[in-house]
Amino acid sequence: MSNIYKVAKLAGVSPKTAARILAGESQRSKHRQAVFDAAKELGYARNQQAANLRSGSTSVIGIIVPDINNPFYGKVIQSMHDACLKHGFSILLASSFGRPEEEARAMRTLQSYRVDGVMLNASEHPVGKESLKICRHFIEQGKPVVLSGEIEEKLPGADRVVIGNELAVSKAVRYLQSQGHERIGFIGGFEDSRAIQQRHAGYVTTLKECDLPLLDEYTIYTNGDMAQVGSKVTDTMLKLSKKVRPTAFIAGNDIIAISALKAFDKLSLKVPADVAVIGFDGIDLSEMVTPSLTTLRQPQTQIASDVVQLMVQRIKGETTIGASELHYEPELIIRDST
Amino acid sequence: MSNIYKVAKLAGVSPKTAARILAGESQRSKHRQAVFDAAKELGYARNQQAANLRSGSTSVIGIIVPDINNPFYGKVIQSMHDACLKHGFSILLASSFGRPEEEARAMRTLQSYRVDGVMLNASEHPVGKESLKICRHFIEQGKPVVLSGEIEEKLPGADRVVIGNELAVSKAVRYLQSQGHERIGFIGGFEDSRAIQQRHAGYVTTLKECDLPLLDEYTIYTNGDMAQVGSKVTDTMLKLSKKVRPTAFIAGNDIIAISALKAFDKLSLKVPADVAVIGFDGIDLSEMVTPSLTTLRQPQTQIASDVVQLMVQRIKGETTIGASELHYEPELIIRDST
DNA sequence: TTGTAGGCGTTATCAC
DNA sequence: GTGATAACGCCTACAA
Repeated sequence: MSNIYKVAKLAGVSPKTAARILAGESQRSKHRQAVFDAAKELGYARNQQAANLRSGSTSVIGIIVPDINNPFYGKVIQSMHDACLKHGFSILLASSFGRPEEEARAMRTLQSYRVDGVMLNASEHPVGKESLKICRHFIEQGKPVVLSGEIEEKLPGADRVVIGNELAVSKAVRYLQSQGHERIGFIGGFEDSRAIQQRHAGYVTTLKECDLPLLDEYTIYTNGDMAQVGSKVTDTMLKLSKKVRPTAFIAGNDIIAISALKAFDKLSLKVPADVAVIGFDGIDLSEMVTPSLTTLRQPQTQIASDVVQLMVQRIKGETTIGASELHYEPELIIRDST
Repeated sequence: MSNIYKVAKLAGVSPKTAARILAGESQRSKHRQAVFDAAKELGYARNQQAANLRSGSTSVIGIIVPDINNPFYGKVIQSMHDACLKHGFSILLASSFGRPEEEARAMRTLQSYRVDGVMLNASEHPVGKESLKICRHFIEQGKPVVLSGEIEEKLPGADRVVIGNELAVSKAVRYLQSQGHERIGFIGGFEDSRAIQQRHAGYVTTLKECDLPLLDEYTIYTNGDMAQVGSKVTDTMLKLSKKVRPTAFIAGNDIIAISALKAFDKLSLKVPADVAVIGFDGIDLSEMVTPSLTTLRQPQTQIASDVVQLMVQRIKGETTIGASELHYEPELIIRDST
């Protein structure tokens, strides 16, 4: 592999001169063309790791998500990727698989690559003890940490992204009530996700506030996969008599909502005539399913753009504002499933 | 940030001894515990960039995909990520946005990080000239390059993933014919993607072989987004009389197929009674839409696992077999949309 | 504008 | 098993 010395030698200048020209510092050096020619000739590409090692920063932001395969996180990753690109940063991606020990492994990887900042999406479980420790290391070194999701211990110095999960679901419940629904169910789905639990809390609270019936049977939880959503929903609907069964459901996320649509179709229940469904997240496909899904859309692109901007400002020392909370309220997008 | 010297000093050994113990080389050194304690005490994390710089390898595999947001590539990324993890590798992700110039930028990024190998997903367009050049650099250095998708010039030394696009669509056409369909359409959708063009070629060839009618109007192309699929499909169906319009469509991918389902629903056409639909890719959601989608499933997990295994073997020098082609035939999954 | 010296943190080499 | 020394490729500091 060629390095700056070979380029400099071929161009007949000192390494430093070559480096400066290639870094775009000396705009009108007389050796400019010679250096570029030499670099091209040798197929030179800067060794970013060596540069990082020397300069002490990487221009890389680490991102941890619970599940790369969920289209919602796909959007998160894409949005972060695009936002980083605009600021000349790259992303290093790692998955926590929604498990604390894998999260810790992922954090260690980011740490060993000395990323300049970390965006930790931890909406499925509270941030693990070891991850938390590594986060503190980052913060001590002045490296920004942005946390999206639940946390049990305090993490001073970390920025937070806060999604108004409870309020959003509250909006959904009230909307359903305004449409004449009284018996409203909640489909939690997946893995005791904290985000989904918050959404459930919003559901419970609002039902009480609105004097709507709150039965245990109205909440469906599964700890399995998408297929299980279908069977649990089916069980619930068959178990309850027509007069008691919910006429509307709020789902913990869009994937769960789409699975529920399928279950209702199999039961020959028409959506929204027999039963209404509201999802959460606003993934692209929520618009394309049939019927299109009413959902609580999270402003993913906006969030990513804000988060990256904040991180980059901190990294460059352009801001020293203390840890901030970025609040976002999901928007109720009304479509054909209600 | 602490380094190996500080750890060594605290443990009372030489840097090399500490390094060896932390790298897991000296299993029964008497200083083992002391070194681990010191590392923990100081919150030591190896600087991977320095290690890479010295050792000349990174244990990172670079992945380029056209569109992170498409659930199909989400699955690709996840599968590659998981497979890499098993072999102790990390991934560096970059998006080509389906454009040659962005692909080149992405390749330069991977190159500057000295990744040990590259998996280039280029199914949307042929690999760009500059990317190709960088690929050659990788190959010259003995770094494996795996190409999935189209390529115009030869790239000696690169492994290839070849999906039997034509054959797969051929299977789909013949299956539709066996179900009594004669007028079969093709919905290309997106961006002149090469993969979709191959699938279209399979469609054209097989229609001819089966003596089925092949009209220009039966092929729908858009160069826009998902929404455009819907409007073009609607146009086509309204333009053609009932006796001429297709009774079945093959879509270029599942996302397009799902968009088409939506369009048919809006037209009050029942799927599959009035019109059948077959997708391509087999994304998870294809099973959850209503009606569930008959599709040609690509064995993503298998492909990723094979690709990573091959790359890791090459990187470790465990194989010197010449460039190979990994062939995969999509499987026709019959569901409710046909 | 240009060049020289040195060090970032690690591992390879070669001695013991 | 252990330790001193050099080197990976680059950039910062400083000097010219």
